[in-house]
Amino acid sequence: MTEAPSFDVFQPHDHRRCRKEALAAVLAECSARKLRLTPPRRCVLEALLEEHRAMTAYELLDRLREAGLGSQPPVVYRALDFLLANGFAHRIERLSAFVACTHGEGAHEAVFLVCRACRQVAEASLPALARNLEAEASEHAFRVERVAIEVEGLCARCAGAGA
Amino acid sequence: MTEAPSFDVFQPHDHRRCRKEALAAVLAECSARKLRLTPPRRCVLEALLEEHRAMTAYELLDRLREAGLGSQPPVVYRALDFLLANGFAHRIERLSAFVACTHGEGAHEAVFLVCRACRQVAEASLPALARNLEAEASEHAFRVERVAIEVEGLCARCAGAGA
DNA sequence: CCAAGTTTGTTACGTTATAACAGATCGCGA
DNA sequence: TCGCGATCTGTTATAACGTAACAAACTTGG
Ligand SMILES: [Zn+2]
Ligand SMILES: [Zn+2]
Ligand SMILES: [Zn+2]
Ligand SMILES: [Zn+2]
Repeated sequence: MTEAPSFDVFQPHDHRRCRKEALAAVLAECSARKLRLTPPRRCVLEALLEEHRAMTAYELLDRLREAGLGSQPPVVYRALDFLLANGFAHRIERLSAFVACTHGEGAHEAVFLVCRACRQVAEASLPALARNLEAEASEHAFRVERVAIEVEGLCARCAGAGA
Repeated sequence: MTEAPSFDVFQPHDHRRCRKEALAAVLAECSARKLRLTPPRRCVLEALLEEHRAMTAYELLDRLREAGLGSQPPVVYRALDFLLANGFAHRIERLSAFVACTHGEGAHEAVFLVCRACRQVAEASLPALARNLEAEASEHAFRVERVAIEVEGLCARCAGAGA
C-alpha cells in the first residue's frame, strides 16, 4: 500500500510476499489513522489479497460465511464501504466487482487494466491523464469529484492462450 | 451523431433542434449502413434523446410499455444492445444507466462527465488521453479492447444550486 | 410462396445492492 | 468501574439490474 509495486501483477511474482506486505501496510495505515480493521473488514481484505482478481460482493460474502462472520449482503457491502473509502480496495465498475489496492496510500484514483478473460486487474497511476481531464472538465465548468478509468482487454497470458 | 455538438450539453441550448438532428443523423446512418431502427429500438432512442440525462434500463422499459411495445426486460436490453453496438448510445457504468450519443459516428469511445446530482452527461473526446493509455498498457503487455472513462462530479448548475 | 435469418415477446430466474431496525461492541468521561 | 454516545454487526425483507431459453412474428432473397 505504501508505494507502487515494483512488479507487474500480470507477470509471475512472489505473491506470498506481495500479499503479506499489502496486509502489513494496511495494518500500519489503520494504526496511524486510527481506523479499525475489524474481523469482517479484515476477512474481506484478505480474500481480495489472495489474488489480483476482481471478486464480486457475493464471492466475498461466501468467505465471510465460511469464517462464521455473518451471511447477509449488508455485512459484505459495509466491509467494502470501509475498504473503498480508505483506499484499501477499489471497485471495478465494469465488472461490479472489487480488487485490493496495490498502489497508493489513502483514498485515491487510478487507471485499471482489466483482463476480460481472467479478471485480473493491474493498477496504474497516470497523472498526465488526470491533468488532461481537468482541462476538459473546466471547459464544461464541471467540478470533478471522482474519476474512473477502466481499460478492458486481455492480459499477455490470456492473449497468448488464444482467447 | 455526425459531428461533435457545437454546444455544451450542460448549458441551456436549443434542445428541440439537438434532439431532431440527432434522430435524423441516426436515421441517415442506419440507412447508409443497412441497419434497422425498428420500433422498440427507435422508442428507446427517442426516450434517451429527450434529455441529456442517463436513464436506467427499467425507466426505458416503462417507455416501451407505454408505447405498447413489450413490457419485459429482454426487450429493452436488446434494443440497448443494438444502440450501444452501433454507437448510438453509451452505457454509463458508474450509474448502470444509458445516454444517447452526442458525439461520434459508428462505435466509439469517449470521456463522460457525469453530474451526480442531475445525472446529465456530457461526452468529450480526448485522443491525447487515449495515447497515454496505450503507452501505459503496452508496458504491461496488455491488449486494449475497450476504454471507459467516467468523471463524476457536479455540473455548473448543480454546483451553483449548493449541492 | 418458401426457407433462412433476424427480431420480438414471454416466462422464469440469477445477480447486485440497499432500507430499516435490533443487538453487540467500543471508547471515553464521570 | 460504570454508564453513555457512537460505531459496528447482523438480520429480514425487498428493490434494482440483467440474462437464459424458447416460441412466434417478421424480413429478405430465391
Ligand atoms: Zn501479487
Ligand atoms: Zn488475463
Ligand atoms: Zn440537447
Ligand atoms: Zn448537474
